[in-house]
Amino acid sequence: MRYWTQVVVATPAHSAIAGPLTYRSESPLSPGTLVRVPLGKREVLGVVWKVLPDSGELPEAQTRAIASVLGGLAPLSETWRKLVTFTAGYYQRSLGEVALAALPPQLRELSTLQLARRLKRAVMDSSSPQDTTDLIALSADQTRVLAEFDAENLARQRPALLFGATGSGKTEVYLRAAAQVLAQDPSAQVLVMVPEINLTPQLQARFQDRFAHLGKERVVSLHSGLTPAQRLKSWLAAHSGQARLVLGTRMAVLASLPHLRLLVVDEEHDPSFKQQEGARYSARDLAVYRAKLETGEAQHPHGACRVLLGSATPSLESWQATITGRYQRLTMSERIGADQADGGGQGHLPTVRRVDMNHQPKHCVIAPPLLAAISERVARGEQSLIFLNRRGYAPVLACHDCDWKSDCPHCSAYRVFHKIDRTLRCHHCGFTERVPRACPSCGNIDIAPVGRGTERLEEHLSELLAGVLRPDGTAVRVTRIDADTTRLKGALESQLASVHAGEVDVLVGTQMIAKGHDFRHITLVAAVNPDGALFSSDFRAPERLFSLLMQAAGRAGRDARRSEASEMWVQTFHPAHPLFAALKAHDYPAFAAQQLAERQAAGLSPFGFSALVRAEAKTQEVAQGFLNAAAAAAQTQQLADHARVTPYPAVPMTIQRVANIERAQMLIESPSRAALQRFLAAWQPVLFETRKQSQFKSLVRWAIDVDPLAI
DNA sequence: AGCACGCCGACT
DNA sequence: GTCGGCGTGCTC
Repeated sequence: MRYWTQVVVATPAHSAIAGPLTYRSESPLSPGTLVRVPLGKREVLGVVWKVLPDSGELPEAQTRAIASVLGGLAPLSETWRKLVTFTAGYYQRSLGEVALAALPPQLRELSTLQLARRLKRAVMDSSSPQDTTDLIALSADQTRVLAEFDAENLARQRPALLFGATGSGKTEVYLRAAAQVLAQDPSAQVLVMVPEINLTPQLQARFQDRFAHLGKERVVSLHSGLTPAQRLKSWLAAHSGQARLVLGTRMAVLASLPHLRLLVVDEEHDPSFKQQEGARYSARDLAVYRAKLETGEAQHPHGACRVLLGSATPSLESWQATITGRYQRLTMSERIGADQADGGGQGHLPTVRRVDMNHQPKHCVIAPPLLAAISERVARGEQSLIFLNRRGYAPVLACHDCDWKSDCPHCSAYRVFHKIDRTLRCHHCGFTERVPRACPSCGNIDIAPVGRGTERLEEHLSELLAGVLRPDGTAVRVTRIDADTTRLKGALESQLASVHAGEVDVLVGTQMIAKGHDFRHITLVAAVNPDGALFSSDFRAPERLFSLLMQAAGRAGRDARRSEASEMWVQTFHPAHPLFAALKAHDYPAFAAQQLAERQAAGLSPFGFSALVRAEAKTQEVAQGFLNAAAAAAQTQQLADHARVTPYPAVPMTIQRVANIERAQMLIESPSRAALQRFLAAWQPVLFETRKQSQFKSLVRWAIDVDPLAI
């Protein structure tokens, strides 16, 4: 008997191969089996999708035989294949691209023999059955929230959103929920996703520590920071069911987890859960979908697969879902003192102070009252954290005589002045040059930095605080943490360690220090210039700013003994803005209500749905022309649901040229997610056809971004 | 994406 | 006369 076997292989969305390819096999292979197949002149990894008996319809010459089967590996489950199918369909990518991207890269290179050797090496560990972890007592909030989560388990099994302030103990809730699932069912697996694993080594240690009794091979991590060999090892552990708990970044949502029973998405609002290249999926949204899929598909003896999202400032999409009742809302309002183990009392949220910059000296960077507050902290031996979301010394260098500015020759952006190595660096294409001695345009020596980045702020603060002494009479120490100071491996860790050790009084940095780091001795946090996001054309900018400021505020006063005196300072020209009012009251629900009202009125997410089509070409005309022509063709051809979607004219992207490539985008809106989906699916072939037209020859690439984060 | 084939400039 | 530039085109 001969079988026609449909196999998916890694082919990008814009290649002519969209669906599975048909190969011959002598035996019927189960769907989900990993195989190596000839493709052109090479041999590639593929996944068996479907097997048909010999129908005689396909000419022998058109099919080739499957080269080998990766034995020893269980086929990927039907649930996994359904998840991949959904992801490919929803985000408008090919099946093969999504399926193969979900597998560890090393699996593609390994021969069948090498894999067999690798599998043999993975020895089973012995797990001690006894859980001997000493558990600290839960707060009343934590106990109640876990009970609510459990009660839901018996009833409707909706996704749950854990809404709790920084320091309210969300992590402990995740740990307990995971522990319960793992204890109930000896084969159950739990997936915990975090935005960036590098920023959360503490979390990793905490999970590994708590579940140490399961055996050390049972808790694995899965993220891009791993070496290819480590990643393969973790993936195999997850796929075989040996790993009981997987801690990972967004990529982990597509891992093979045959006994998945609980998905946790920590900091679910974080933009990094949205993949920004290739298949642009939202790992948070897929987590919710996957939980539903796993519940429906598997025959779990212990019930459903649950999903638990958590955040102090949830995404407005998730928050709205708790208002309509689609998600269960679990609220924790009290803040636990960071020293809860010592029986410490409840921590306090910092007092928020708005500095009205309209009433401060002209052009001052740090308002006098803020400077005084920082000085006081230094004198008391306390630490301050100063935020500025712009690295480098100055965002632009300009000539006073002519109108020369430090443009990047390859991008439509300014090159940023980095004083430390006297370079002008483009943050978009990386083009770097030495700072010119004189204006390249008119020869004037008087070229000066305009505006301020973290580097300049650090310098400025050192000058302003020069006379201030620490309690032991030594001079103040100002330091900076941003992408530039942490470029080297381990630099971030060592810099953080020096902050923890109290070797720093004033820490200047970008948003990278707002996330997750548990600074104990910081009693003042200041945002120097957050106004930019208030009137941004990006409708999600206020949401991101609020979240960032709340997170920053959470850095202050984690130590209960000092928390009462801790403060969050915000310098703004718009002190009455509702965003800052909500921040002052630590009132996320009020902020969300105001934002949701605006979005509902404008038909924006979560009340409307959108997709962006981006095009890149040598010229702006070709990029825009391609998009407009494809949209016009959709109209002419009366595509599915074209009447229920609104395509806007193509426009240049905010940074319209990067590395000498012109970029344009087209926004597609619809009040219906399903209508938008059907339209995009029907439109994809039209985009293909349009690209073939000779006037669009110079088009470099195009891609669809469904549910884009920024517009 | 790879990896071909395929036609035009500077080297042994 | 060949080596090689990267422009189109296909992969079951």
